[in-house]
Amino acid sequence: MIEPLLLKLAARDRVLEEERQVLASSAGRVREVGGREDLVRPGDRPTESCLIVEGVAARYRLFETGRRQITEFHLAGDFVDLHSFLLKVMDHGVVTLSRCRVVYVPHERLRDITERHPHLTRLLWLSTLIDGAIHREWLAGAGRRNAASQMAHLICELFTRLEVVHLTRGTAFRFPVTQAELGDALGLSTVHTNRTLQELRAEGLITWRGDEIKIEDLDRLRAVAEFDPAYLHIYREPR
Amino acid sequence: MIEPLLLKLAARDRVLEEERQVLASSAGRVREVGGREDLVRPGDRPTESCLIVEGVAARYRLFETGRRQITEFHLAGDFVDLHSFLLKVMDHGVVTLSRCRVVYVPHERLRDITERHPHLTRLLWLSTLIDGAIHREWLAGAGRRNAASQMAHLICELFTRLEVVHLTRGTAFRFPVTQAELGDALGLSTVHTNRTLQELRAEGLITWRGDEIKIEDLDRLRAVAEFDPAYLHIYREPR
DNA sequence: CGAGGTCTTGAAGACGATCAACAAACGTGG
DNA sequence: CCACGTTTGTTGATCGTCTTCAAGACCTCG
Repeated sequence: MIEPLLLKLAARDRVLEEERQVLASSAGRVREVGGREDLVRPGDRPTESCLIVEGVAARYRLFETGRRQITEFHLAGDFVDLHSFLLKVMDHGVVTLSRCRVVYVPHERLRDITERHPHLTRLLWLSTLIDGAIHREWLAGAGRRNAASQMAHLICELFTRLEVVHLTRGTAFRFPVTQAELGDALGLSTVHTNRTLQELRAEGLITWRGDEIKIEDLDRLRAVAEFDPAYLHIYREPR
Repeated sequence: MIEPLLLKLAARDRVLEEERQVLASSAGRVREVGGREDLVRPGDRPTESCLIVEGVAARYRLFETGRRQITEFHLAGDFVDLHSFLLKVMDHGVVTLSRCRVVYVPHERLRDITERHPHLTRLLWLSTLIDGAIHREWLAGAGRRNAASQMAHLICELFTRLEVVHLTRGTAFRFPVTQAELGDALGLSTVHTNRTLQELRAEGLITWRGDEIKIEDLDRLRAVAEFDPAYLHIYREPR
């Protein structure tokens, strides 16, 4: 059940068999969630953290005017609200974008891990640091990239992250979001999101039909995006 | 030396005397750094983490074109590159904006803390989670707020964070950055940064002379910013 | 087959960028 | 303590990117 998480962690450091057991035995109830359902809402005080096994979700912040900014996309293996274990009160929400299978890990079990498994604790901490690095990268994009470059960057990021959990086929992958949701992530209007997508398609960089994104020219897409995967910290090293 | 850090942590949870000792004894060399000097550069592999005791610094990401995006301002008490302890290779830089006094904590000492002081580990982890929350809030602003609202939000945030470390006088505080740097943080051009500042001044919301920001109407500034301090998680609670 | 959601297109307008020039403040050396 | 050079702040004009509004095409699913 927690294999995708193990793949993610193992891409950054060795994970001992004992640690795998600890994680596996920490997993509590499993739930199948439909698309567009809240996993956690702003203001919630969860007593368990939610791990995505399958599907796509988004972390978002809502404004009074109804505008929404998605601050991160979450994929299989992402411990989406590990944060709530220490932050206690959610300052943002997490919503599923597609049907998802999620596992809940009670906060008590996470606490046990911090008390008894320092190395595993560091790995979980690391995974939240990588979320932070992703936020920084998006922030840099929002402030200093144009729409096409930002979109290209997002596609490169998704591809790289999905590779880690073995969810790519060649340079193609499934990514079930609407253009409106994509716009909420890039800080663009739906109309401009659509036009930007067309631009990338016209350039022969990608195709995007239904749920399926195919990168047609990875090198040029990376160049347009100024994509450097360093911020994802995908290298095995003692942590 | 590490009092500002203790103030920050103590605003979120009780910090035991023993834990204070551990932190204090982890502090290594102290350094006085001038303004506009790099504390860490992208690509660095630090063996110690840097804590700001006094002054202002900025976390930034550089683009090939020379553009820069500041992703967070760092104040007294901020453990600016605690991240490097687990990320290992820096994916961004940290530069001082004013003269700073900084303390270095060797990674070995941080590792010891994770091995022997679970609660203190959780507090340090928490402080990096709050950095992440700040990133999300900025990202939401960059995507969905206009320039004036973003600027107002930043001022509210700085005020709130500086209160925690006792660096405000009434609604005024020192914040030594140029408008160009401010623009790099908000994702605006220098010219537009200037005009936006004038707008806030003309509205009677703030005055900003030299290094000194004074909030003239906190309620209205908060309203313009849609500022809700929840994301800073300033409440004492067992973590 | 119809209805709601999603995608696409056009036109007008706003917000912020860029370019250029000048004023004010600051710091440094004489 | 003043003179001068450099950095920072300010203003005006023009241009481009992205938003907003509106409407129509397409698609999917009951």
